[in-house]
Amino acid sequence: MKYFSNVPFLNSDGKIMLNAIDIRKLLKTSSEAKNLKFGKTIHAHLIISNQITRDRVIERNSLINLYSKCGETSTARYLFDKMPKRNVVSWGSIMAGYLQHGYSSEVIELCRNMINVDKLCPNKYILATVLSCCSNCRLFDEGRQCHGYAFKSGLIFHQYVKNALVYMYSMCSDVEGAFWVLNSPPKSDICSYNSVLNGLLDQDDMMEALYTLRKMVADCEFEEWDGITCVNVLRVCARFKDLRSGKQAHSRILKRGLDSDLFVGSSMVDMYGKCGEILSMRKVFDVLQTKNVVTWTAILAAYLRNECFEEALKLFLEMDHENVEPNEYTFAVLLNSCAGMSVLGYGNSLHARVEKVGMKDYTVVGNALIHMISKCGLVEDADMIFKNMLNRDVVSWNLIISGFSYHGLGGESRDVFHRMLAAKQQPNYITFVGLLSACGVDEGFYYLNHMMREFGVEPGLEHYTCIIGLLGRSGRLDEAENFMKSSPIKWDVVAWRTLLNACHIHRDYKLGKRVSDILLQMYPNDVGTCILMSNMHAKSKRWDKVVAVRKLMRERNLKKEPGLSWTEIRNDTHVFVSDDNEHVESDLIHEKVKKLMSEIKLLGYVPDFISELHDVEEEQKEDYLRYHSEKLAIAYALMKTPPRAPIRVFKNLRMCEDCHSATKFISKVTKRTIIVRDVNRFHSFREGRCSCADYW
DNA sequence: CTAGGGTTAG
Repeated sequence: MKYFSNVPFLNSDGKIMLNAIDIRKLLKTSSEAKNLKFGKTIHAHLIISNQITRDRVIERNSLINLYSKCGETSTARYLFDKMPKRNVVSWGSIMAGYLQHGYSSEVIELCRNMINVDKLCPNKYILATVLSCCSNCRLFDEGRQCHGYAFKSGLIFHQYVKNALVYMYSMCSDVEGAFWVLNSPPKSDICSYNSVLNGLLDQDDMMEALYTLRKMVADCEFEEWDGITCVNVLRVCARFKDLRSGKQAHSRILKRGLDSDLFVGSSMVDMYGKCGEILSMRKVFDVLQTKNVVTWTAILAAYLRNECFEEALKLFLEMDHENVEPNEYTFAVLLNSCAGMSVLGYGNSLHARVEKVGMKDYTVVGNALIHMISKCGLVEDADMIFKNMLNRDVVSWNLIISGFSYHGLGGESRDVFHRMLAAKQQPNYITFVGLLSACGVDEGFYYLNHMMREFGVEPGLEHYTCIIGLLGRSGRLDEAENFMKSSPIKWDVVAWRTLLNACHIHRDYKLGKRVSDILLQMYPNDVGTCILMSNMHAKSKRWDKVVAVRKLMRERNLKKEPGLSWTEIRNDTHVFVSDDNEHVESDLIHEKVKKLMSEIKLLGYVPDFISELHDVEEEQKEDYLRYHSEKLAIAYALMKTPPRAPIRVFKNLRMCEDCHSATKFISKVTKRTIIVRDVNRFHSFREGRCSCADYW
C-alpha cells in the first residue's frame, strides 16, 4: 500500500484516480515527450474506466494530437473520422500530424473540407500549418490565398502567421513578396529573418540572402540570435567560402554557448569543410559534445569534397565503432569516396551493406553506385543499377551519359540522352558536357546550337572545349584553331591541351608548335605540355628539338611525373612503377610480360619505340618498353585472376602508344576484357580493339 | 487539446 503513496494519481489501493484535468495534462505531456507508450496507457485507462471519448471533444483531440505527434497518423485519422462533431482543434491536430510526417498535400485537402463540410474558419494555428505545406510543396497560388485570408481576418498580426507567410514567399521564389511581408507590421523578429534567409538559401538566391543578412544584423540584437540564425549565417559563409566571417560566426557561437546545438555543430563542420579548412574542421569536430549521423556525414562529405577519400573511409570506421547508424547520405558519401579512388572492392562491400539495410532505392544512393561502378570501369554494370532505379533525377541521367562517354561509347550515351528527353527529364549544363564529348562534329554543333538553346542552357567553356575535341578528333585542326582564335571565349589550359593533343595524334607539327608556345606562355612550368611536345618532335624524328625540350625542362627543373599503374586484386591494390623490380613477385611478372610480348608478336605486334629511346642501343629498347608500368600491372592481373575475368588497370599518366597497341593484342590473345583508365578516359580493350577507336 | 524557421549527397 505504501508503495503507491508517492504517485499522485493513485489512491492507497493502487487504483487510478484521475480527473479530467489530469488526463488532459498527462496526454499533453506524453505527446510533447513523444512517449507513445505512456500516452497509450492513458488511452487504455479512458477505455477501461468506461469514459468514451467520442463525444468528449477535448479528450478526443488530445488523443489525436498524441498519435499525430508520435507518427501513428493512421490511428489519429481513425479517431478523427469517428468523431460525430469536430472542432477547429481536431482539424488542427490532425493537420499538424500530416504536416510533420511529410503528407503536406493531404493537409490542403483537409483544410478545404474543414471550410466546406464543417463550415469552420481557419484560426492562426490552421493558417500557419497550411502555409507550411504551401512552402513545402511550393504551392504559390494556395499560399497567396492564405495571405489574402490572413490579411482580411487580421490573423496576419500573429507573429507565427507572418513568419510562415514570409517563408512561403521565399520558398516560392517570390523575393519581393517576402520582403513586402517582412516590412509590414507586426515588427519582424529574429524568426522572421530566419524564415526568409532559410528560404533564400534553399532557393540558391545568394545576393538576396546577403542583403537580408545585412538587414538582419542591423535590425536584431546579437543577443536575439538563436541556433537557426547561426546555421543560416554559417550557410552563407560556406557558400561564399568566406573563412574570415565564418571564424567570426564561430567565436560568436562559442560566446553564446550555441555550439552544443546539433544543427549548429554540423553547420560549423560544413562551413570549415566548404572553405577547404580540413584541419580546423577536424579540430571543431573532435571537440563537439553532441554529434549525430548528420554531423558525421557532414565531415565525411567535407573530406570527399576536398578529395581526402581515404580519410573519409577511415573516419567511417570510427563512426561505425561509435555505433552511429549511417543513413542514405552517409552511404552516398562513402560510395562517392570509393569512386574518387576507383576502389571496387570496398565499394562492392558498401553496395552489399546498402542492399542489406534496404537503402538501395534512395536516389542519392543509386547515383553514388552508378558513379562508383562506372569510375571503376564497369559501365555496363553501372547501367544495370541505372535501369533498376525506382526514381531517377537529373544527376542519375548525367552520370550514366558521361559514364558511357568516358568509355568511348558515344552511341549509348546519345541513346540515353534521347531516352532522358522522352522521360521528360530536363537536361542541364552538365548533361551537355557529357553528351558533347560523345558526338561527331555535326551532331556536336547541332546539340550546341539547337538543343542547348531549346532547353535554355547557356553554353560554357566546357562545352566549347568539347567542340575543340570533336574537331580535333576528326582532323579538322585548322577549323579548331580558327574557332579558338575567333571566339571571344577565355580559353584555359584544358582547351589548348585538347588542341595540342589533337596535333600530336594527327602529327601536325607546325600547329603543335604554335599551340605549345601559347601554352608555355600561359603556363611556363607545365610539364604535360613539355612531354607532349617532346613526344611530337620524336614522332617526326626531330631529335634536336627533343633535346631542346629536354634542356628547357632541365633548366626549369621540371620533372616528369613517374609513371604509375595499379590494379585491384581482391581487396588489395598493387602498384607498379615503370622499371619496377620492387614487387615481391617481380621476376615472375617480368617473365610473364616477356611471354606475352612474344605471343603477340606472332599476331603482328610491332614494338613502337618512342622519343626517349633514340639514343639507346637497339636490343635495350624493347626492354624499356617492356617495363612500362601498365604492362607490368596487366601481366600481374592476368596472373592473379581466373580465366575470362575482366581486368582493370589504372594509370596516372596518359597511356603510351606502344602500350595501347600491345594491350589490344593482349586482349585478343588472352580472350580477356582489359579496362585501362588513364588520366583522361577509359580504354576498353576487347578482342583486339579498343573502345577509344585509337583516339585519346 | 492545435503553431513558424535548421545540418549531410552529385
